[in-house]
Amino acid sequence: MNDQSPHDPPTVPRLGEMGLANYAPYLMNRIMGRYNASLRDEMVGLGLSTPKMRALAVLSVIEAPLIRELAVYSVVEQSTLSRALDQLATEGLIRRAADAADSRAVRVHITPEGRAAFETLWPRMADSYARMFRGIGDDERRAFVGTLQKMLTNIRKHEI
Amino acid sequence: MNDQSPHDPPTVPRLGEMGLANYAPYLMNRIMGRYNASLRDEMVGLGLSTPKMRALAVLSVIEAPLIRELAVYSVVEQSTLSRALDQLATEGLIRRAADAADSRAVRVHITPEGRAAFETLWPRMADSYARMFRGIGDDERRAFVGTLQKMLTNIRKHEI
DNA sequence: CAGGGATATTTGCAAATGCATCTAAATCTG
DNA sequence: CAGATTTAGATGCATTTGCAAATATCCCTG
Repeated sequence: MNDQSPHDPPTVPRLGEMGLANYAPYLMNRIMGRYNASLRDEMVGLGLSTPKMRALAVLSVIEAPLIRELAVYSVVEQSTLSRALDQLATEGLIRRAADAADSRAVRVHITPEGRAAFETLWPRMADSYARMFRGIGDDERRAFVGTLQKMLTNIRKHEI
Repeated sequence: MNDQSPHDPPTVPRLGEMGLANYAPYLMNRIMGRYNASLRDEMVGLGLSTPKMRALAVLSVIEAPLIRELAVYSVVEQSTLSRALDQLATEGLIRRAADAADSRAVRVHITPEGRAAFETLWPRMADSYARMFRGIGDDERRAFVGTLQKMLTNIRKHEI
């Protein structure tokens, strides 16, 4: 079944040869699809959509980003994020503030209420995380994360 | 800053302590967000949405699955998939056929035209894949995929 | 420093999505 | 084996999404 003579340039392997179960993007989509769906199901009870949850999570870690930065970190379209921020602001979980240096730009601040909301949702995220890595040792996890970091560098468009 | 006395049970680590860049689900969402977006941009020219592209990819590898199985493999909601299959059928890329044993069930067959369509889009997927793993050796990639397989087993809901 | 892009964000609107529901068929239960 | 329950898939409908356009501001160039 090998139709390649010894000195041909390497051809693109076929998906069928590799098999779905060895194709990393497929596995990653499967895993994140389930991870995100199960998290989303838990969040509806708290009145949080995926964009809102992600924005809060990022804001718990990154101080007063611009909206376009927050969109990159949150992996949410900027227009979708803009509307999610409307809701979060109405609920008092974040606050928009004009940037000092650039009056077009808006920085997003998490409020104490927002931080408290994240504290209640974080354990659920941590549970999903723990479940995901069940039976996977520290060394293996560290190596895995190291590879992910390389991949993000390879694939990302923005410098952030 | 360590407020934990020596004999407390371990608490859940905080996202801020770990940092986004070490939090695997974050990295995986970032990576797949970009991977899927760039693939989607390439596919619009071919008249393929993400659900249609994924269904075709899975069908190139898995023979005549049930629609609900295809939904799991494709990581697409079943109702969304149902409509994507309508389009693919209209375009002659797939064919729905009643299951022999269960007349509620529908099996999805890829047509020769569908296979040809996948052959034209596969090189783009392969390019994205290659780019993603640029600078990552075979051993590291194999270890990475091995970890992904464990994670999928940990997190999946269905046996498939 | 005026004019022409470029950039940050919001918003209008059409398309896509997904939940809930519907129909049909299979399976279970007393 | 009749009726109740579950399962497969399609579809109505309200919500969400994301592209494109609008607005406001900034920056570069001559």
